[in-house]
Amino acid sequence: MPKKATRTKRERDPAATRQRLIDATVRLMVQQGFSGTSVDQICRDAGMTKGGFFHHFENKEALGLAAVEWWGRMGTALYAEAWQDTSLDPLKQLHRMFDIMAGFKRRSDEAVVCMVGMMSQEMSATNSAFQAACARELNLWTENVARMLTAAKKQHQPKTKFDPMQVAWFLNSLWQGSMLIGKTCRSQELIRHNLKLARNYVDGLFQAN
Amino acid sequence: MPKKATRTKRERDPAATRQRLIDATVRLMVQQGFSGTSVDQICRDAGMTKGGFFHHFENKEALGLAAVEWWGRMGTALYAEAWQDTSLDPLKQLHRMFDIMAGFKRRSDEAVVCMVGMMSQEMSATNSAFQAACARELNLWTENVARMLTAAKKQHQPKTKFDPMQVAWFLNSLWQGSMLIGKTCRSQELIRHNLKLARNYVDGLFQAN
DNA sequence: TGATACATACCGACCGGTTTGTATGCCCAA
DNA sequence: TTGGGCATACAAACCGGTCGGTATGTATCA
Repeated sequence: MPKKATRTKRERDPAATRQRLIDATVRLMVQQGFSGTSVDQICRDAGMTKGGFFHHFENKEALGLAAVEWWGRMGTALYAEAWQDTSLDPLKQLHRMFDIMAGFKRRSDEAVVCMVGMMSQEMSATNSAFQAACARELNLWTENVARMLTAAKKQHQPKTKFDPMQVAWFLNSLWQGSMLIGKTCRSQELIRHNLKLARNYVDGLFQAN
Repeated sequence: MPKKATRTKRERDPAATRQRLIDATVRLMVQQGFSGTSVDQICRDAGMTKGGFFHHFENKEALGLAAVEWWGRMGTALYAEAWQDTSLDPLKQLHRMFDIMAGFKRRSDEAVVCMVGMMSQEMSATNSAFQAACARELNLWTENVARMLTAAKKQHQPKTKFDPMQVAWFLNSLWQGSMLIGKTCRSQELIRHNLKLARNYVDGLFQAN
């Protein structure tokens, strides 16, 4: 009997391995930041060794950038339900987005955080690659919100003049700041309140219908 | 001949030395974060050696906490003009505060940043001393703003019901997020716009007079 | 078909340099 | 002369990154 073909098959799946490294990176860096997380630690967490790691990524920075990019893609996917349903009244789209954001709370002991916001604070002043990557993600979010606001202006009477892009940046800033403070003050209630006020603010831009 | 009454001396001034260390820490950590800044670097920047440093501070963490505290005191002093002039209409106090915030822009190549916000993002998930210190500073700001909002409610007809504390947290979040995004997107214009919208928001809470 | 050659995935020891922190002693003011 | 302010020298751990090697999959061709 010839050797069984493919016994047990040693899980040789580079794409999955790469993703495991990214997952571990996100998990750790969202807690400890970039400088606070070592490559050894990431490897341990991903069940991988340093040698293997450097086969997949040129250096630690490349991994960090990949993690930021992945975070952005994941975020976009989470918002997709609200952003992409163009059949919906744009104001309702925004409402749904706020609901999604309010639902981000995970286990009660875990803060709602944004890796992009964290990397922004830690890295963007000294590392222009991170700065650019984070700026790209922040822009993406803002442009989506601005698009909905612009659409809303066409369907509803704005109560006063406003620039959708400016308001979108306003909301993005509020959101990033909410997560920052919510984490530090250990209050997810704060985030909910801020989201409620933001929702009222957006509604207040338009005539009551 | 007794020694000349000590002049030219080698500036033996421990309080000033300590402050030099704190100044250097703020300068560096506001750029590179806590983990990204080494004690050696701080000592070099402060014109001091490691031995001297550890005479003044128990460890790096203690220095970081002292720097956060100092940042808070400095901030409070900067806002004092707006916060402490109780003869002023509280709404005018808030306006003056927004003006102060808008004036924080330094040289055009330097972003407006907040050390408390940065340390919040980097440290508060893993280091409870930092978390507590940052939370304290954030609370202080919020309470001052809430105080003015409460006073404003008494002197002006609020257009709708609102909780001063909630609105104050809203404004604090917006402010922290504005600095975060302003830094990463390299736009101080964004901060100005956000402050203008915030000002309008606050004004909108009250009846036009 | 199956031997050979090569490419890819991964391992783990190791390197030079940097990190925080300590041990110790000099110097100057009171 | 004594003690606090500061410098020098050093320790021990840790860092990002390299390197030689091995295991595994795939293309090639007799």
